[in-house]
Amino acid sequence: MISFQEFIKDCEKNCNKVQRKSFKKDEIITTYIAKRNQICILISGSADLVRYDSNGNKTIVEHFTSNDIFGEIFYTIATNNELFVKARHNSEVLFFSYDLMKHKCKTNCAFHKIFQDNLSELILSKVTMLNTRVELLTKRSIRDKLLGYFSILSVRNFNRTFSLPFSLTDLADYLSIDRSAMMRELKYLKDDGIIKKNGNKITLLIQ
Amino acid sequence: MISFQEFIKDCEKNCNKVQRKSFKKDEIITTYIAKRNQICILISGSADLVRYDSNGNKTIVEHFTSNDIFGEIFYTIATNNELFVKARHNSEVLFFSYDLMKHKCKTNCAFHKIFQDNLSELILSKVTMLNTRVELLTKRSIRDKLLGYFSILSVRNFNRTFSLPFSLTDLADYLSIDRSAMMRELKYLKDDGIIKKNGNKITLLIQ
DNA sequence: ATAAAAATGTTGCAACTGCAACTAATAAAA
DNA sequence: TTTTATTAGTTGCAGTTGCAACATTTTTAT
Repeated sequence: MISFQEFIKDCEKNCNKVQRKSFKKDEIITTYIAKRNQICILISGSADLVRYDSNGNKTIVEHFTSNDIFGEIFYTIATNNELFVKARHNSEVLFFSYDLMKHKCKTNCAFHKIFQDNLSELILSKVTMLNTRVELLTKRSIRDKLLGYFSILSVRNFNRTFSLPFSLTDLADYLSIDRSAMMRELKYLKDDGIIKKNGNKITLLIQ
Repeated sequence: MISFQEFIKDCEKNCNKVQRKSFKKDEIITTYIAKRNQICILISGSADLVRYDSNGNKTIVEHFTSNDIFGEIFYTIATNNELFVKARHNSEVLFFSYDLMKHKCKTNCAFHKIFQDNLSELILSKVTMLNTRVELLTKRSIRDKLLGYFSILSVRNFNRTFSLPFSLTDLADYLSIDRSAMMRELKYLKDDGIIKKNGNKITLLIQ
């Protein structure tokens, strides 16, 4: 899998069906509109999949970092909600067409072959990410959502102390909760000695 | 894709690496414990992926009907939560090992080939399902969750009137909300003339 | 057929969460 | 460097949701 990820980074050298583009902070990387069956892979930087619903509520549907995969192919747009991916930091992104990659390249290039062999694995990583997301969102209280998310970050970082990947405002949009209510709960968590907070650095003090 | 689904149903004739089993209502189809990389396909019937968290809250993580795919391979178990799939009706299920299916069959059987060719598509259907799930769960109120779910069922059924696939008690566990609060909201929706309800048959009256 | 269990339906009340409206602090732009 | 915009942090209040504790109906088991 690692070797595939390394390989991916050199993909334009391997296949002319792939495009690499750079994005500055806050630029829109792609908008989910038509069914272009686009697949994107984030090479470097970070980005968010953002949705605005009909009530104007913003949701950060997913947060992407290096090697994460996204694109229309993963999202059948049932509603009229606006859906786009926005760069959080300067980012580099690869663009493929799923349909083109699914079928053999005319030139029978090695890239196509390797991509096809690893496609399932790539999509499976997405499934895992989404399951984690569902697990967070099904938690019944703001406190449990926060602690659940902190626990994930703590495990990923091999450390009880970790940085939030985005601002507190965006954290609320990610957990699908009101920002002020979240701030209040963060205070309670501090008061109860469950977390320590210093800017966007959090430390889990229990368990 | 249809032909693949049809093909799948005859799979034991095609490959001895596949098992078909029948389950009675309420039987446990599989438990997500070890990383056996199991993939299951529901041939007939219906089933739920159920999770109990440390607070004893039950969540119906997913609801499966014919041709849906599930299994440990899709779920990296990060927490100690109990996770299992339970038959809602009498069901028939195919079991594969992802690892066995990934690699060529010793006998080079046709089933393996077709399975591999369609694996990505199969997993993509899972991603779509999960995205729909996330969209529901990020809705901010009980009313919006109910209407969002009803809208999905209405579209799937090509009809403003449809049956709920499970009991109201389970619907609450699926939407991750309190049952009595949900019942109250259902009453308000009726009072406001937004839905009509007759047992587990719902009709959307607006839009 | 009858008892037991599960699901539905209801309600008061308390707790939690969202909303609005601020101030303070920090970051970005002119 | 100063202004402007964004983010963080607070709080009162109202509305929503969860909890508990029922009664009623339906389903399942004996």
